[in-house]
Amino acid sequence: MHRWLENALRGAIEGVHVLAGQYVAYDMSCIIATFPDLEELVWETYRVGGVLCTSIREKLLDIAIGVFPYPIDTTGTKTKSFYSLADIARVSLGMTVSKGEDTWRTRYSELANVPLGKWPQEAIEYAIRDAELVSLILENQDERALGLHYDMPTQFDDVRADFALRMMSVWGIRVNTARVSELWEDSMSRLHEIAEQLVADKVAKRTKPKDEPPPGHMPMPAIQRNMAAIRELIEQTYPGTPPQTPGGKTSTAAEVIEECSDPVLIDLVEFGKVQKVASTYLTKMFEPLIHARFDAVGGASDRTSCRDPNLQNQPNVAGIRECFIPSPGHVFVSADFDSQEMRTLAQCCLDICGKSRLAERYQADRHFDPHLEFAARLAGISVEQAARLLAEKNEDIKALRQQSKVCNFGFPGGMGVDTFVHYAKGWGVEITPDRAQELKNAWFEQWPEMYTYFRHASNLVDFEGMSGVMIHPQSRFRRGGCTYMEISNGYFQTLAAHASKSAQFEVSRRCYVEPESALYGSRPVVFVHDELILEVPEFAIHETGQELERVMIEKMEKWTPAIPSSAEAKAMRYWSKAAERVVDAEGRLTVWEETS
DNA sequence: GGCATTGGCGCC
DNA sequence: AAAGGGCGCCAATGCC
Repeated sequence: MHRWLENALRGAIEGVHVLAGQYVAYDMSCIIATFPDLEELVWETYRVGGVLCTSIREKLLDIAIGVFPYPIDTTGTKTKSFYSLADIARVSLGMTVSKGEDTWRTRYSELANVPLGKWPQEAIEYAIRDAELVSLILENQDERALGLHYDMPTQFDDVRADFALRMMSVWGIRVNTARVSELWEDSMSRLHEIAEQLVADKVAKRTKPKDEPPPGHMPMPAIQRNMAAIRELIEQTYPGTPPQTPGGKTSTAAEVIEECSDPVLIDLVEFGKVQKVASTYLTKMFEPLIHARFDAVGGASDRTSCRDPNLQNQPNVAGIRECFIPSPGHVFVSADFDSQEMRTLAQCCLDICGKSRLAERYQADRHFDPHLEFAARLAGISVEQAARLLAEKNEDIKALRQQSKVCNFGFPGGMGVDTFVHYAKGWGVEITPDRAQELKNAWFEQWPEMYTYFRHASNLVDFEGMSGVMIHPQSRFRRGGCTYMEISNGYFQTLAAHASKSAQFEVSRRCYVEPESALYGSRPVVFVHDELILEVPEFAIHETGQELERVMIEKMEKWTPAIPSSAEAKAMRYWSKAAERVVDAEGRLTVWEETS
């Protein structure tokens, strides 16, 4: 087995063949677990592009024609597919394949020490059929790709990311469970207090408990909200007519409720917030080592996703992130791309419009701050003056920079003025619709290329009727069935996704199998779109941080060749959004310590 | 009781 | 002409 695998890997590295499978990252991680001496060969096979994954290819094809994640099967029915081998066989080949637990799929460990000659016939047949299916699907995918004139150019990058993310998942991330317990108990006492009040106020009733509490801990109060009563209360106390949901019902969003200033409703909002944190996040954190699962092609934009639990949407407040800790003897070193989507937008504008002021500004200064530059325009002062005021912590320029930032985040996606007012509120920026219009006008003057950018997006949609096809100028990644806004967003979001994934793979590769690298021996533990967190031996913080920045920038600039990039490393003893970059007197990266 | 949808909210 | 997008997960609710 070992010899056969070694030859298979070497053959793929030499280009004699490629290795293909359904979710190959799983198989490859198992190979490494079983034969650690093959690890270098596995990484090298990925590096040279010797691996194909039917699941990823299927997603890319579905994205290209705009049906992801609900493909149309061979009978013409729109189905929800999870891109398992059985799903793909059913949807694309029209074959019925059982994937239940009654099959051998998950039972081969029973045969670990059984010689092949003594394997049950069904176990052998299942394995052979599995390989045959992969082969049939590959062929079918090639035919469909040919029909689209689309060779899935990002598939190797996606497959590499899939593997690196799988390795991250296997490694896991550690949790300070004592701290989780404290947070849980605090939350539960508060929830019980509010629950009692809500029941007395008749906006909720007691129900039977649903889930077992974590062992040795207080249970979650078992109540059910009376949404009809709550909507009625909102309608009575909201100043004016309360906003409605698309379904036509009165919105019960926290933002709406806060306008009511009714004590019962305020309790309800607090209950909701505490309950959300406890049930969504804390319940998953009683394990000392968590293996969240990442999906390399989680969305139609080629972004990743994460689940069980989702480490990509951990709350910034409430001390949740702070429960994640490195292995003993290690610290976290994290780095994120500076204004990643502004830079990918600049590259896209250059590619699509031919000219971009945003691009020119980045080309003039790698550390260009697009938010400050636009704030200076809004203030009617020079950028130098604005920078000086900001350094002096001038409140006016800080507020304008915040407004500017919201513009730069919202408007590139095609956001309208009314939505912008609402969106800005979420960023703590209160503005009138008139001011929003003023900002939007000024924003177009700031980045004049955006007129052309939006016209291009609009043309793509109009020519096709209701939906358009986005073909990325840098990657040739194709996404069909797009609305105007999906295209406006898609260009820069997708390019950022490509860049982050490439960086994530290369950083991981060096961590695992590149002894010459300062990253060697460190382990990636979290990936959050534009941010990478590693656990690093405490003595190696500075060198690791430096190389992490270098590799991220180098990989990013492969996707934004006309735009310089920037990434900054920080070191911390636990995951925290509050952490800052700290350097000692010699300019060496050191651990941030909280000073409260 | 199980399943799917809606509304809402956490993050980038 | 005008139009934020991308996720995962939870509670409530509607449907079978």
